[in-house]
Amino acid sequence: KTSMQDLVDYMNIHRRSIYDTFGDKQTLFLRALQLFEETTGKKMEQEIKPTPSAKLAIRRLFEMTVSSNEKKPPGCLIVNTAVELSLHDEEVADRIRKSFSKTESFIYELLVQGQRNGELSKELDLEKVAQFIHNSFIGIRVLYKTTDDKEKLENIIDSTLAILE
Amino acid sequence: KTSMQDLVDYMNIHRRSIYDTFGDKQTLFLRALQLFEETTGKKMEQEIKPTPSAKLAIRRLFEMTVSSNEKKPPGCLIVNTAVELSLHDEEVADRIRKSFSKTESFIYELLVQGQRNGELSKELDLEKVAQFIHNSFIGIRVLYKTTDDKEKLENIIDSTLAILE
DNA sequence: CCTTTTTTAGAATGAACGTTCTAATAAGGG
DNA sequence: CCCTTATTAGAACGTTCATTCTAAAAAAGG
Repeated sequence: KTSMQDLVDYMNIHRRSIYDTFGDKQTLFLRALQLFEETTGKKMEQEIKPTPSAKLAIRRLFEMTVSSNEKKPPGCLIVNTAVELSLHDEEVADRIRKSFSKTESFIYELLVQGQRNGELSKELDLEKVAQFIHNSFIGIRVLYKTTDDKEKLENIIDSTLAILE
Repeated sequence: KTSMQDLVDYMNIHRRSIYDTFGDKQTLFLRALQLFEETTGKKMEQEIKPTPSAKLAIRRLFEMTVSSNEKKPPGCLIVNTAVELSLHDEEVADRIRKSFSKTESFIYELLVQGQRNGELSKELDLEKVAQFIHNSFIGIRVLYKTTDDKEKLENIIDSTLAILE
């Protein structure tokens, strides 16, 4: 629902420059999606990965995503795109699958670290746990768009992490 | 991404009849959303509610939603609408919040039944558990649109239900 | 069978949109 | 300072879309 005119108004740049730089709207969107992936990827590496506790790291991952920010609308471009476009555009669907896979792997690595340092039980099947946590992570990014009930969101995070006990 | 022409072609009915019946496209969409809610609501009452085991009932609820059907595209109109429209249309957002609330309550009732008949521990905070399961339920409806990995989906269902142990 | 209502037919309208075009202006590099 | 490249300006083009219109055909009901 963002028209080229919307972009021209918001970016303070001429329509022609956008076309010269990106070619067309679809390509511009793909580049925006890529930028979003890179930006959130860096945030995850820099702000989450160094966290010593796996549980705390995952909690921070969730909280970073559902933290209100006056400047930004609630929700996540990856999840939005998964829902809106993945059935209609195979190129986009492929990017989304890769992005989901990357996030699930990131969670998996956090869990491995936690298991190595004794925080997590050796009994846990980390691949399955990572899939499960990732699914909760997708859910909360949708739910966050419809509610600002912080207590509910915190509880969902708590309950999700409870699988690690 | 469904044009009026798409609807005319698919419904085998004249454009004018649609406008005479529904007024405009927005109203038609709201009626479709309502029909979807009613249909899934009935299915839940008839096919899920009578299940004697709470765990099995919840499992069936999930499986019903992620079961592949040649005729229908994967995904759920409620979740799609939550993502695509709830930030842009307050009337729709309100309907979605009510629908989410109804589903969460349905899960809660299943849990209460399970606790009553001794299947579930009295220690469980059912309100919180219902919120958590509902969030997983939202997540899996998104994930299902991007993957047909049945094993992964089954594992997520198993892991979600594990909170009841 | 006749009248009223419903449905169909397909064109017309007007707005929104993505994209391109002609010109003019500014920036940058040697 | 000159020449090439980038940027801006805003109109123009062609398409798609939701919606409406005139007119005809079909259905319904007493």
